[in-house]
Amino acid sequence: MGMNLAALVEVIVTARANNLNVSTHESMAQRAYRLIRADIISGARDPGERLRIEMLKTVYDIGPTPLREALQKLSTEGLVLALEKRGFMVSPLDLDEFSDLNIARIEIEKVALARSLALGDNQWESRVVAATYLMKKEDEALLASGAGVYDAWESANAEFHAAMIAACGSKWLLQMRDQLQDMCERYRRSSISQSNKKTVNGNRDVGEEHAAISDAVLSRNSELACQLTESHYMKTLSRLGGNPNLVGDLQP
Amino acid sequence: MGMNLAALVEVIVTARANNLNVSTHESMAQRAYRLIRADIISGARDPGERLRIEMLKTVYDIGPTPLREALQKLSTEGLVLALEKRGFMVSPLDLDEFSDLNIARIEIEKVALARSLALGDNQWESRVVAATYLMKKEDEALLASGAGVYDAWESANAEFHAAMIAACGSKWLLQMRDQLQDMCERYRRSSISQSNKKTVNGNRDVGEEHAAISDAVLSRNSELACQLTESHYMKTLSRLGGNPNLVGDLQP
DNA sequence: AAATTTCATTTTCTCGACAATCTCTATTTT
DNA sequence: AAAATAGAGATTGTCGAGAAAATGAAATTT
Repeated sequence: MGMNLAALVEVIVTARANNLNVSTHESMAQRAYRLIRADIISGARDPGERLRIEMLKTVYDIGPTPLREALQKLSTEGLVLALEKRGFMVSPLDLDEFSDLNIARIEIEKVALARSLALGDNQWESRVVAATYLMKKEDEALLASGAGVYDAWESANAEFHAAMIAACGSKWLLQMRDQLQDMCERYRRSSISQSNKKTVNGNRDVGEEHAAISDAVLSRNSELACQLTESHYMKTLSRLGGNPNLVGDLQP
Repeated sequence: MGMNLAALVEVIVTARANNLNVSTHESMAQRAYRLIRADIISGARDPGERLRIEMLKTVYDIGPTPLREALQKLSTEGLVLALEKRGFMVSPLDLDEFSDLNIARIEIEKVALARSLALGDNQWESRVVAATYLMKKEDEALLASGAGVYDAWESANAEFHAAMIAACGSKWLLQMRDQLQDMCERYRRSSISQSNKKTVNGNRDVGEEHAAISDAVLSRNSELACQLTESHYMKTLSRLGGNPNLVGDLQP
């Protein structure tokens, strides 16, 4: 290998750091990408906001070159808009765009779900059971508190939906879904900051919805699982004022 | 508007240039992105090849900063791999990866096709008819010549498949599909340069396949159109030695 | 007065330079 | 002889500077 001891230790340290999603020697460009991305998705940066290099330089304490690299990556994803000779801006929010995104997100999720139900093994089932258990606890906590959404609920929710489709057999299908999910997330967050947190979930019993989805998934009822997942996501869309007609089932 | 005459002329010139997909004042970063991307997809750059900045600088006559921006964008797409403190390389080709990509590509294409058939109007139908007409001519020319694939055939083929799903109603669904398509294209091209051009299409009558797809689409037979499209793409996969078991229909 | 032009300021995009890190070969050690 | 080390050379990732272009406000023309 031609690898000395110091290098080996480095490999081990880095491997452990990667497990925690915190690279020890993260490049400035990576760092800029991660931070700006999080700020855009969380809503800390407003849609339509110009992203001037000088401003970003002082805020993140990162030079112009890595900042530009990060912004270019984000523009490929669609979170940032590159404006030929006019710099970058946070992509504006647009309800038609949201409907469009949701169509893609829901359709891809349904495909992945159907595949996952057809291909999933026992280990996958156990992940689903674990995620369902945690989700139930968090849904109950949410209902009991009557307050806004906790970080713990967010991550349980993310894992819940990720677990269902994990066995779909295509890394790329999951990646496409994740990308669209992140874009949608930004719309969801913006609606939370606008509206009163207590009314975020309206009259929905999200716990009920999650339980139904989990049951359908574990009983391998593909048709039902897809339908429930679709309406689950659709409720978010219509709450934000999107046009549900563009999405719904095509063969009634 | 505060816009002088020179600026107005500029706008008009730029608008016309955009129609031709050749921006007049394309930035170096954009240029680098476009050129390197084309070279990777066409196979002009080998999979696994290291992309050293100094080398790229001399080849494309572009400075290091725009080159790095382009490589970062390409790494987001998956065509390039970024190797923490070790620069960039062209993503290696891997048959399992190709199967994975194909699953995603075919599943998304089927979803888009079903939506397109359900939503398409007369104008869409006319686009399908036009694309089918051109495709037939090119397929016949291909069969008659017995030679390799022409650029004209390539673009007719691209438009043929694009037309079918154009009415799916989601820009994002189409974009996801395009991205996966480009990734798959690299695999297809690499197989052409390896094998004899005359045997590229094996015993397939691609013209027949295209005609059948077009018929199913125009008669709005969603089930059949999806099935034909799937097997159409699957034939490419199996010709390249991919594992077809990973893809096929899940409910036999 | 409204529209156009001018011009100073701001901002983007690109380049060359440099420190930190990696790579590869030759040498030393076990 | 095989493995570890050391060091020269090459490469990456980052910064600051500067040319080119956009922006916005004041001056000019219609």
